[in-house]
Amino acid sequence: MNRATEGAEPGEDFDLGSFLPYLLNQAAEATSSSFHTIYREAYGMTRTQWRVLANLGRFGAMTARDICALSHIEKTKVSRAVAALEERGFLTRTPDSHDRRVEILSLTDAGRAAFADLGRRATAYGQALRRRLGPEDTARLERLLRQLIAEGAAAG
Amino acid sequence: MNRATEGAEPGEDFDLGSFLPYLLNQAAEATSSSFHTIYREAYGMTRTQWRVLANLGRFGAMTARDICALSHIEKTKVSRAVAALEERGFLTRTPDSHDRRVEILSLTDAGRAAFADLGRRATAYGQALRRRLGPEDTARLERLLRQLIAEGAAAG
DNA sequence: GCATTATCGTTGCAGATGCAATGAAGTCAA
DNA sequence: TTGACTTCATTGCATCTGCAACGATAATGC
Repeated sequence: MNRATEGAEPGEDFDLGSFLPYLLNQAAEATSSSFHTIYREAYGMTRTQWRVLANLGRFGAMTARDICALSHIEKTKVSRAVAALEERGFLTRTPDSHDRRVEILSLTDAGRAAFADLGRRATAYGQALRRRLGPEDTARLERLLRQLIAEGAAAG
Repeated sequence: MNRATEGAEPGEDFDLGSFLPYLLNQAAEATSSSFHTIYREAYGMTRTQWRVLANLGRFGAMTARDICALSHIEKTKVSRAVAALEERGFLTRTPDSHDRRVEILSLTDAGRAAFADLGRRATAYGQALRRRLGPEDTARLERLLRQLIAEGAAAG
């Protein structure tokens, strides 16, 4: 199967190693995986559950729709993560008097404690990453990632 | 864990919006999702299948183990993607005369055609992303992502 | 040689995910 | 009011995934 047959095949100029979605996925996986074991072993949480908890812990009570908009997590993932977190006693639902379609999601004491614990560990983990990159590169990386996130949402 | 110290909630200093794994996941998702629909609708491929195909198309025939090392995809994902790609006629397996545990994976004509087609579209898609960031920022981003990928593999 | 250990790839199984379809509630206009 | 349409959230189902366990082969040490 030697494709060394010179004859410039179409697509041969596609440089996978510089394909941004591919690099971003690898970097996301590389930086997420070791922290993943932390919340999995300590609280049996999935990545989605941790992210939902983190949004509620960081930004306070809100609806599932708000979490979707804020985090860009798909609504069915959010729905199931919320159900799991509720069942484990990490959050409660409160009806919204103005819109009976939605419920306000708030962390319980246990949820806040879990967020406090994981937040501390996440801060330490994130600082270790930042130290490896250095402050300037960290700031650049954050800016570029936010740009991609914002434009990605806009450009679909 | 009783940190009922009035105002200051525990973990409040954890800044989710600056947590690099979170930003990387969002950026990866934002930049991958629209291209995902392309290979899904055109070839019914999953993301893993596309990535395995892309590695074989870009770097030539190799074993499943090589794909794992190159792409940091887990071996069971690779194994199943290879099985699916083989069943759909995109690749073939050839025994390795020196190591009977492994098989050399090579793209078929159909596999190369699919890679050529998707490679063209990926190139166009990647260039659109680069144009939005500009050449300098694109180069910076690539460098930083490669750094995270390499160190993530080293540091766990 | 022989036993032990490591590597490659696959599979079983439980759980997570994506997508389409659904139900429930809100909005708007005639 | 009615009806058409939109939005929020959940669920059914098929598929994908992660992890541990396994069989087969290779490498290592005695």
